[in-house]
Amino acid sequence: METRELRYFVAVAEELHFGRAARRLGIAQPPLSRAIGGLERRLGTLLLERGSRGVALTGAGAVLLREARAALDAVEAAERRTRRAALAATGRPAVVLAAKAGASDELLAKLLDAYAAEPGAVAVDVVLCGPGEQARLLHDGRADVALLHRPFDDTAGFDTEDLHSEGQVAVLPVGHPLSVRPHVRLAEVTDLPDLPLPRWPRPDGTFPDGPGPQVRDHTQLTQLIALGRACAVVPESGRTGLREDLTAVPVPDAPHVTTVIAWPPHSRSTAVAGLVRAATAR
Amino acid sequence: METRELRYFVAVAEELHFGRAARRLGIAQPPLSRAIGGLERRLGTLLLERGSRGVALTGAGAVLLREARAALDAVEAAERRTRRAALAATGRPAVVLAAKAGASDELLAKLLDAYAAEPGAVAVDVVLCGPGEQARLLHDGRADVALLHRPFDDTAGFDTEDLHSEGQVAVLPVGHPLSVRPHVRLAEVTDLPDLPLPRWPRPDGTFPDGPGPQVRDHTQLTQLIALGRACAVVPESGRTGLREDLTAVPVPDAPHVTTVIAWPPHSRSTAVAGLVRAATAR
DNA sequence: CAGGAGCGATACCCGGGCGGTATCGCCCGC
DNA sequence: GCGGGCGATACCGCCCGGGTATCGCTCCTG
Repeated sequence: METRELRYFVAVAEELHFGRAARRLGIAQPPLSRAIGGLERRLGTLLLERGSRGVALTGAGAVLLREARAALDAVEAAERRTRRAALAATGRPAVVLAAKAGASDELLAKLLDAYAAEPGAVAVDVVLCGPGEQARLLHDGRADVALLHRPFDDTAGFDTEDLHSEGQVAVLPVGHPLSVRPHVRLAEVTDLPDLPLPRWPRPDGTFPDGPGPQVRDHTQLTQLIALGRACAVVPESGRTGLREDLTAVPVPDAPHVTTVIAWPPHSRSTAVAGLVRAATAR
Repeated sequence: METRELRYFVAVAEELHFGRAARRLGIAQPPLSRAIGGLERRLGTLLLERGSRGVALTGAGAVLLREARAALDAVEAAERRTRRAALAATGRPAVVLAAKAGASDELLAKLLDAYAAEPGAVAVDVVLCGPGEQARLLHDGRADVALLHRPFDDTAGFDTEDLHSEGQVAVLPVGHPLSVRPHVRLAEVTDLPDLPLPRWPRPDGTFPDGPGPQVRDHTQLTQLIALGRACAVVPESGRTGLREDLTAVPVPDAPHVTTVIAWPPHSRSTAVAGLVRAATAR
């Protein structure tokens, strides 16, 4: 199977429409139909159920969609990492670290300081990204290391090392009835009719249904809370640097959050190894 | 990058010789040279240092070799898993479980029994393989689940669940001076001049240097020990079913061995999930 | 030191396959 | 019943991947 075929299949499987997929790929529809047909013939199975109105995935098609995405990520990662290796040889070598924007700032700063103090440390390019984006960056080679947060982020498929564990707090607008309490139970904040929990985007960019407002980053979140339109439950470390018009109340029964450093298996470049060492040394 | 290019590059990087690589790929040498050249041009970097006698990998080339192998495994896995999904839809569905030959027999039997008793259990095809082979089978899609043994096997890149932990024993021929001791220290058996530790093959099939005899499987190992040509340190469970002319002596200071069940991340088919459940339920 | 062998690069040609346009066949909705 | 939407098919042209022949370079060798 060639990556071209995989790219074509993923496009059709995502669009569920040959015409749109072809447009997205920048080719005409007939070659696309033929490519998918050839793939199906060689695999000896139907991948797409052609109805008169659009198409649907078969069981085998669903499996191939999942596997093809992983394979294409791996190919992309190969290209990116090779390019970076070439760059590092003839210029300034660097590692790319992905971290969730607005989380673990303090830990991150300490980590960068500790690593920079190591002999032979290279430059660290920090990429701040939306929640849940780190895994993708690591998979497709745009990042070499990432800070993830269990149980929110999926650490499957990576090597990880635990760095820090902490409880969670509810962030509320100053003046809210609950904001004066010494602590609250999780159930009390998850279904406040006046302050619903916000909805974060899924990996594909769409939002789950629900009453809460849609948020994409930390600024939007704090702003919405300040406006009295939402509340949130976040790790303790999120209270540092909180706006004046917000308060944080501990939620003892919320699950603990563990910050971990993660890297792709078998890619212990000396730089990544150094970062991991610096992170765990403390 | 197309998988064809990756396959070509891996062939040359492994052979370090364009002619041989071309023969192995079943093509002529000139198209291979051109393909690699094109790859280098598009990546904007040299991947291979052409000396007058053969070639050598550059830094970027070494990175691409590692990444390309992973990517090709992923593509192969995509194809195999799709084929199996298609087969499962129209015939007898099955999961493939990889296990080291001659290890964890008892645990494996119990696991299979426990799973078979579950409602909706499908057939389990057990693939017994050489040590260290399981990870490869899992990576390239020939297996869906595997039993691995930490710290011997590399579990990086998989989801795992611990099943069992045990100490190790030294296996010696009956009559050996150490065989009557209640226990021995690891250092005592690792450098016996008369009974060297055997050498296991590396993933690429070659053997490390050393005094011990080369072994490829469990039968060869026991036979060599019985012949008085080697000794071995193996998990306790290896003493069950030992030949009469061999004895096992506990080695308390040897690292504990943990048997884990592993599966590729994000591939929790119901069958794999059932197996994991059956394995961890006890 | 000249000759030859080994190895990768280059030159050139051929054919298959990929992509394009035109059109068909089918099903659904009005 | 008819038109429109959608995927499949037919057919064509061109590019690119693969083949053969040959070159250029570097060692080794007698």
